[in-house]
This record gives sequence, C-alpha cells and structure tokens, in this order.
Amino acid sequence: MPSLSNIEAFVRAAEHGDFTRAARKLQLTASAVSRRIARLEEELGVVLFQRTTRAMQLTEDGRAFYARCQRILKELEDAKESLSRSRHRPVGVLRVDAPQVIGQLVLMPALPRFLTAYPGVELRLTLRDEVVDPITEGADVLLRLGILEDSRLVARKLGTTRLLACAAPAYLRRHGRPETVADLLRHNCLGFLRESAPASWLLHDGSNPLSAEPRGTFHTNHGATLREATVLGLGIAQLFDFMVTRELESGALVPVLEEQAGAPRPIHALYPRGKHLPSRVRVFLDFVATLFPR
Amino acid sequence: MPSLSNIEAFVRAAEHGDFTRAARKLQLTASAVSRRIARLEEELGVVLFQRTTRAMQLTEDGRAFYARCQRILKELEDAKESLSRSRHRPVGVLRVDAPQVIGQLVLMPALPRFLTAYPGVELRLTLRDEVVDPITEGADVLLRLGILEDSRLVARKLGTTRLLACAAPAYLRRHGRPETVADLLRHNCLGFLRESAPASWLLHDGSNPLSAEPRGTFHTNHGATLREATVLGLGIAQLFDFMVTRELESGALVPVLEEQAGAPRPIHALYPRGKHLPSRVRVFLDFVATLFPR
DNA sequence: TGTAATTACGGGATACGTAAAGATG
DNA sequence: CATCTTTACGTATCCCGTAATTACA
Repeated sequence: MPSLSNIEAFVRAAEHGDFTRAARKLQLTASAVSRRIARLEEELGVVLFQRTTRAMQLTEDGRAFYARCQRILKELEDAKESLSRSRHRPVGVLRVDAPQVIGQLVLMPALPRFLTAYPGVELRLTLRDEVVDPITEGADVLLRLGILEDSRLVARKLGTTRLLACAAPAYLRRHGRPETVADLLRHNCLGFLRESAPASWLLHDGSNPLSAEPRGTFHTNHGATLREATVLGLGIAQLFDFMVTRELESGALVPVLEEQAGAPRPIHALYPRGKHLPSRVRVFLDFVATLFPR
Repeated sequence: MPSLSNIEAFVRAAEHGDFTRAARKLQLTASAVSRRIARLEEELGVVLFQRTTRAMQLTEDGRAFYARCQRILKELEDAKESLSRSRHRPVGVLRVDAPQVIGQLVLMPALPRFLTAYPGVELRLTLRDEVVDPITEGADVLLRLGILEDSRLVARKLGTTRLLACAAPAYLRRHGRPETVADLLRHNCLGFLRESAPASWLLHDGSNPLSAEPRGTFHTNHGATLREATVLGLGIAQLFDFMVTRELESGALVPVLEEQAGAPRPIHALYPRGKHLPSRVRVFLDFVATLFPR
C-alpha cells in the first residue's frame, strides 16, 4: 500500500512540473519531495518522471497514474469535507417517534445521559403504537419493531427482540404451567390491545409458525401496564424480552413455553434517505445503537 | 492529509466489525489497529467507532466515511494494477512514422540509445512527408509537425520548432543580406518540394503573417539535401531550427530575416486514444520526449 | 471468567532537514 | 553561472510489538 504523503508529493510535482515548487506548496524541502517520489517509484516498480538534473517531466506511466491519483485525492478531500460538516456541536429540535414500550422502558432510562451530553438538543419524543405515515409526521428518527419497508427511509438495525410468554410464579402455582400451545386455552391469556382488539400471540409449533388468540380477562394497549398485570399474577402475557429483563432476573416473572416463542424481530431506527444528516440526528442514532444488546 | 495505512486499518476494522480480526488480516497486532484508528479519529476530529471494551460498531460518521474510503481504496488498487501491467520488458514490433527531417536528423542519431536499452523491440521506422491516413497506415506512433486534429488520437507535445531562413556566409558575401521580406525577390530562394511544387515560405511582417513563394533555381523534397545545398552556398532556404543547430554554431550557416521568422510550430507524438498502451509504445514516447528541448 | 480493546513502555525503523555534490540550460 | 535534482549524514519523530490493564458479555 503506497503512502498517501508520497502520492501527494507526486501529484503536486506533476502539477507544477517542478520538485522545488511542489516542495514549497507542501511545506517541505526539495530533498524530501525527491525522496518521496523515489520511494513511490520503488514501491510501484515504475518510473514516474523522466529527470534531468535541472528539470523533469512525466513519463507515460506517470501520466496514467497522475490522472487516477488526482481523482483519488479529490475524493478523499470530499470525504473529509463531509465529515467536517458534522463536527458542529449538535443543536436544535430533534423529533423522535417510538413505540411506547421502547420509549418508556428502554429510551427513557438512558435519556439523561444523552441530554446531558448534548445540552443544545431539544428532544421531542412522541410515543405511540399506531402506525402512521412517518414522513408527514415530521419525525427525524423513528424507532420501529419488526420490518418496515419504506424506500424513502434508511433502516439501521439496532438489535433484535423476542416476544416471551411470561407469568408470575404465584399464578403458575395456582393454575399450573402450560406445556403445549393447546394448554393455553385453559389459561388466562392477557393481550395487547391493537385497534381496540387484542393482538394475536405469535408462536410456533416445532417448524410452523402459528398464532393464538389471547382469550383472557384483561387486555390493555399499554405495555408497562400489561407487564404489571402479569407481575401481579393476573395471567400469562407475551412481552418483549427487553421489557422483562429485570423481572426475569429477580424471579418476579418466569418464562413459559419458551421453546414455542415466536421468531426474533429486528428493532430498527429509520431516518430520511439521501441528504446530509444533521449532527443531532447522527449523535442520536449512535446513542440508541448502544441501548440494545447485539 | 490522513495516512493511508490508518484508513486501511479503519476499512478492515469496519468490514470485520472487529479490531482483532482486522489486525490479523493486516499482519499487525490489535494494539496497532486500535492506535491507527484512534489517530485517524483524532486527525478527522470525529468518532468513527462506538466502542465498548469488548466490541465496537460504526458511528454514523463512520458509516459515511467508510463508504467513501472503500471506493478510494479500490481506485488506488486499480491504479496500481494498471501500472503493474506496464512493468513487462518491452518486446515486439513497434511501428513509427515520422517526417523525413525528424527521422533522419533527430531520431536516427539517438536511436542506438533506445534500441540498446530495449533489445526486445523491433523498430520499423517509416519516413515520409506525405500526409496519409495515420490509422490505416497501422503505425503505433506518429511524429508530426504542426497541428493535426484527429479525435481518434492522443497528441503529446514534444516541443516546438521554428522555420529559420538561413544562408551560407559565402552566399551572403556574394549577394548581400536581405533585410526585408521584399528583398527576397532579388535572392535565390530554395524551396521544399511538396506535391512536386515548392512550399510557400511562412513569414510575418511586423504583426501579420505572410507567405512568400521561393522562386529559386533549386528545390527538393529532401530536407537534409536542401540543407546541404544551402551550406554549399546555392541560396537561402527556410529550415527547421533542429536541422541547423550544429551549422549555426559552427558558422556554416547564418540566420537571415530572423525578426520575420514564422510562428513556432509544435511537434507532437500521436498515438491511439483509449486502450492501454503496450510497453514498447510507452517507452518510445518517453524516449522521443527527451529529444526536443522544452 | 475469558475475550477484546486500550494504554504504558522501550526499541527500531523511517523520514526529515541541512549541506554538499552533480549536472544542465 | 545559477538553478534544480540528488545524495550523504545526523537527528528527531513516529510507530510498532510486548505486556499489563480495563471493562464488558
């Protein structure tokens, strides 16, 4: 791999047709430029300049290489330039939209760290589970569970999550522990309300995915509340793993039908395609990427 | 200017998502990779990776920079690759076509140096002054005086030349020295035969270019012979400067009407546009470029 | 607890500037 | 003769590897 500083010396020398002037441009001595080019020639195994002791001109190899190097140097300049635009201290309004459970249970606990690190940022966090048009919503970043196809958006995967059926130990002592999906019919299955109807549980039976309707005595559209109901022993609920990390550790909840749990779903951050991202969006994306285990 | 080795470390690390594996690929230690990336980040003033002590992932800045660097590295690879194809020892038939005077008086004296340097090259040199189609001719390189427009060819400028009116001192003693263009009518002006008619002399009178018909008693289509006729005192002839360097130094010829000499004309080497040049062509182009003073 | 990134340290290679030499227009 | 490239030499810098440290899974 040739060194960039050598290439730079070569390009400047080719431009000026003169090592001495190239050296001035590069804040170096002519001696250094001469040696850089000699090193580059050695590395490439090719003569780049035809020299006399007084002057020099490009060889054909030199011409071909020069044209390419010029482009490469320019592209590198561009790459640096586009980064430098991102070095501003992030400021301004940042609109983030997320599902309630993620917002309340994952985002919120970590937010003080983010807001302290970037005091110039004003975060407007909307939490809701209805699917609305993300663009007309006017959000800068959307967090979404599962797969969302939208060619206007770039999806950055943050991690994966699974729905786990859980229950309180007290509930299981009273009602027994379901061992098959069919057993669920004899249990109080709590559902997450979507469009005012409980959402189906997603499971699988060996090889095939299957869904089961939660026919229990309590349903809510509020994730944290559903979790509390489960902890209190009201029944069995399907909850996202990140919602119950602490409860599983402490034993407040235990998993049920683990082998029949549904497929893992990705968690994505979505943001507009194309144009250069404002700093506040960039740093927020980097921030949320730290919140989900790989 | 960031160092390429740092960029390379960054790209490999981004590809593998892992400093340790990147280090293996690069035949380095993880420590070195870590420091290279740290240096790069410092230079750019930007964080490229989000690290924990056990893992790392790209930041948004890192992603943007990665995409560009990948392209840059690939282009550099290509540039080296195209050079390496030129490292073969030049061999094969090289067809060169040139005007007679250039061939005989400039090329020929230097040819031993070229042919000794590249013993694998078989040079077929055609000398003629008729303008024929250069492509159907099948030449690899054409040397041409003046401007030749042909979009199928690349023109590389080798130098410039001027037509100088010259005469032998003995001739001038006998016939006097012309001081104006009009004086030429009273002199024996020797012409270069083109299409069996003497070519006009190209001069200028102060600001405007003008041509004069050489109405003398000897004309030839053979440059060296025209020069010899002039040295022998037959008359005045317009000769290219490179034809008479030695004669002017030795005093065998002296310039006449120097102020009225025509405009300098470029000397070009022409070769096919596009495709990769064979080594024999490349080295010949570099060789002829040394034959004419800048 | 093991693995992976980081840091401290010492040695060695590398690349610079100064200065002198060589060469060409 | 002046200028530009190259080379010789001494030095300073940079960068690597080894090994110890830290932190996360």
